Amino acid sequence: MEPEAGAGGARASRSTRQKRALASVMAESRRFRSAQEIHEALVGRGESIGLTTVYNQLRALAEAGLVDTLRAPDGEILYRKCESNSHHHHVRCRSCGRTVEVKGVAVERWAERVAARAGFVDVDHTVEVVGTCAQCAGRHFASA
Amino acid sequence: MEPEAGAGGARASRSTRQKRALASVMAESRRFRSAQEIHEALVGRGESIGLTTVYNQLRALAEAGLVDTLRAPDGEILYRKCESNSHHHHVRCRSCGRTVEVKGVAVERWAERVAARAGFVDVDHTVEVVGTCAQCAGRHFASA
DNA sequence: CGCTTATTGAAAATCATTGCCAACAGCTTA
DNA sequence: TAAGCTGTTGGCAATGATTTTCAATAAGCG
Repeated sequence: MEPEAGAGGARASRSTRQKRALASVMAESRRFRSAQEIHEALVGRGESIGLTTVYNQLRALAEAGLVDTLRAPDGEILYRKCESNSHHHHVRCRSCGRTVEVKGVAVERWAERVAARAGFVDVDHTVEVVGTCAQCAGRHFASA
Repeated sequence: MEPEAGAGGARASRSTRQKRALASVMAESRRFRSAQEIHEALVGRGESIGLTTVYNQLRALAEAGLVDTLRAPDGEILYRKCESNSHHHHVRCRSCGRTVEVKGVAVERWAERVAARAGFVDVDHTVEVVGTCAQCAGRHFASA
């Protein structure tokens, strides 16, 4: 259920210790992490927070568009704080997981164009670019 | 483990009733289906085949690049027979699930470019375009 | 302060997918 | 055609992320 503004007025969202802690931990890292990892980070920092709460909040934040989500190859959902409000995509290192945000005006237009050509409207898209970052590539050469 | 061509020679892949049935069912539809749906189709057609086998084979086919895979929003893996060997992407209708294959030379280049700019090598990418197809859009207007 | 209700979170439930492994069946060779 | 080797099958248990349940807790309001 979505909190809807009924006759009685919009229900307020409450500020809790857990929400604040989560927001804080999310702000600390630029990398995509699983709910479990985020929970561990919270606990390791001394916070007392349930895994369920982390899941609930992350989902809520994702629905609100405040965090980006991503599917790991094994299906896990990865979360990361969204820094820019504008539409963007990610380039992720398959080795170390580091991600870089990139603008993609070109893809936006491409997606719009091919979809329109196929008769689709109200188009949305998902783009994921994975590669090996410079550092990892170098490390790889050294050991190979 | 991958079947590797060792000193004893490459191990042959055997043609079984199940593999043939699966291939046949996969060839029947152009739409992405879950392993469970595919299994149901097989059973409903009178074939006797285990769900585990369907999973195994689909995974093998996917790894061999003979079927395209896709993640449903809820994490399920969807499979579809790959028709063209060349790299391509999909435009999918969020309402009826119909998919259209599109070439994407423009995106390929874009992905390569932005990744390279960020210092990444050995770049790969995933693109998903979703929209509402002409038919569904029309139906929507009619009922709204 | 007291009340309403959003939020929390432990535990159980869900469910797609994988692991296990003994029985089975292609294919090859005798 | 028969025997053997080994790829394949498939029922069932295991895995593990995510969701649901729901009673206890606590934020924010008057």
